[in-house]
Order: sequence, then structure tokens, then C-alpha cells
Amino acid sequence: MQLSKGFDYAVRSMVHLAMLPKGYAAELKTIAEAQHIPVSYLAKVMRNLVRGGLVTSTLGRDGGYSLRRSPADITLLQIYGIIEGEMRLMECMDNDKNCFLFEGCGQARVWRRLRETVESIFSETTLLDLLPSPAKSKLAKPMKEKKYARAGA
Amino acid sequence: MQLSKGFDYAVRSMVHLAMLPKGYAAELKTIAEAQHIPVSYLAKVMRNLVRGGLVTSTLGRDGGYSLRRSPADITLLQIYGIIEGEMRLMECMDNDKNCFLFEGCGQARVWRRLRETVESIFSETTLLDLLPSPAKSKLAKPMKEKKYARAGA
DNA sequence: CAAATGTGGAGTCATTATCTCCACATTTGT
DNA sequence: ACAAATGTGGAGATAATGACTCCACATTTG
Repeated sequence: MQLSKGFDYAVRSMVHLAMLPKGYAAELKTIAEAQHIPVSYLAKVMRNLVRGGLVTSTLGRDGGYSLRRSPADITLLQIYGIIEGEMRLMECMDNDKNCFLFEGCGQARVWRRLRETVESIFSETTLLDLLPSPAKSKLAKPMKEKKYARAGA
Repeated sequence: MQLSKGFDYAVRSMVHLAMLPKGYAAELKTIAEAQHIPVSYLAKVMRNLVRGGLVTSTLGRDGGYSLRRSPADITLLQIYGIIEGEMRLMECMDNDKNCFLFEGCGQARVWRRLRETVESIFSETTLLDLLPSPAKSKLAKPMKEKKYARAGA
């Protein structure tokens, strides 16, 4: 019962991006340093987020990552789905894999309820909810990052 | 985000014990076979449950395991605690391990809420809630197991 | 064309979950 | 007393997967 680092990294990076001023992008290296994430591993995570449609990447000089949608429109569940796939709390709960008890299993109910509850929390939580409280955070001010070459012009 | 087999095995074994008639015990081998659990691994799991105080073991001929308390008084959270220890959804949430963000972390709130929610479900769910629905289950009838040598006499 | 970025994916390393084994302690029936 | 049947303890092997690295390559911009 533990969330993976990959998911943690993804969430923190998305929050990082959410704090950029409109039209700015953050480089891989910058995110990795700011968030204390191994850069080569983060590269892989970011690729997935790009593929998953949550993040845009820009190549070449002054490239980097930025959110594709507004922070209020990105939920933890979406991030989770991209990084981990379908949530499966118990091996036996796979759709294609039936446990030997079939109908008589009294536990399935509970695992299902648990999954639904977790998914519900994840789907209710957006990046906006995850921004650090401005008063306390060192990261409260929008970060200075490179602006899009195009977007800014 | 996945529950371990050890926990699954523990729960299933406890449910197995919960279905025994009063005063009966189930042997390691019997539980392992009925629940499709590797016997040598289950041995370790059961030891923990005994140590944890949820299960009694009887040695020697006609020995075995039985619940120490009524099924209605045993919760998933107790089992979880014995098998897994404190619930920790995120590495950074360890009490002694502070993340570099300290106060400014907007995520901690959510992970905390998530943990509390899960723990709440676990603490509300007792073995009684996990018994298979009698109509559907092959295991509905109390299982035939060896009776205590003492209790029966 | 060169420099700066991200991309792809194979492959390594580390950690942990899962499982095995065996000598031993305890109890009971004979 | 002793043999058989049980659980106990802990070391340790194995398997699975999570975490991470590397490098050649594609794309963009000055």
C-alpha cells in the first residue's frame, strides 16, 4: 500500500509546471534540480506525461515542458492513470483474472469500495489543490523560467 | 498502490478461522490448501498474527490456529498493522523523514487525507463483514476441522 | 551547421516481496 | 518414556519490480 516514486515525481513536476507564469516552460534539468529528482529518471516520467497528453514539450533551444491544460483541469487520477495505469489494489481484482472463490468472496466488495474511494479522492484533487500555501512556501512566487520563443513574441 | 500478498493471505486465513465452529482450530496445512497459499509462507504469516495477538496457536497433535476474539472485534486495520506496520503511502510522509519542502508542501495534505480515509475504511471493516455471502459460497457451511482436545471434552 | 533541447528504449542496479528450509520446542497418544 | 504431530524461529534463496542510467538520435533555433 504505497505510492510509487514515479507517481510522486510526476505530481511534483506537474505542480512545478503549474507554478510557472503563463507562456513559460521549464527545462528537464531545472525541474529535476528544483524537485530533487534524478534527471535521467525524470526524463522518462516526463515522456509519459507528454504521451499521456497532460504536458507539452518543446524541442531545441529554449525548449522545455509546460502544462497542456489549466491546473484546475488536471486531476491526480489522470496523472495516476498515465504513470501506473488502472488502479489494482489486489492482484485478484484484475478483470481477466478470477480468484478461485468467484462469487463467494466477501473481500472483493471491500477492495472495490476502497479503490472507488481512493479514485474518488484522486479525481477530486486537481493541481490547483496541490499548490503550496503561498505564505509558507519558498516556491510561492512564480518561478523564473525560460519563456517560449514563440509564445512570447 | 497495491496491497501485498502477505496481507491478502492474512485476511483470507483470518476469514477461514472465522468460519470455524466455536471451539475448533484449523491446521496450517489445511488453511494453506483451502486458501491456495504456499504453506511455508503462510507459516510465517500466521506466526505474525499469533505474535500480534489476533490468533491463538495450539501445539502438538490436534493443534492449529483459532481466533482470539470474535470476528466482529477484529478489524482489517489491526491485521494490516500486524502485517505491514504503520501505513505510509509516501516515503516522504515518515515522521522522522522530512521532505525538503517542509511547510510549503501542498501535497502532504492530500496524502494524509488519503491515508486517513483508507485507515477509516480498514478500521470499520471487521472479519464479520468479510464472510462470504452464504447463498453463493461453497464455504458457507462451517468447515470441518479438528476440535480442541481440551475445549471439546 | 552547431548547440540545446527532448525522445526512445535497452539495459543495469537495488530493493523488497515472496517463498523455502531445517533444526527445534511443545503437546498428546500409546 | 517416546514417537508423531503440530507450530516456531530465523537465515537465506529467488523472483519481481521499482528505480535509475546511458547513449544514439530527432528536432528546433541562432
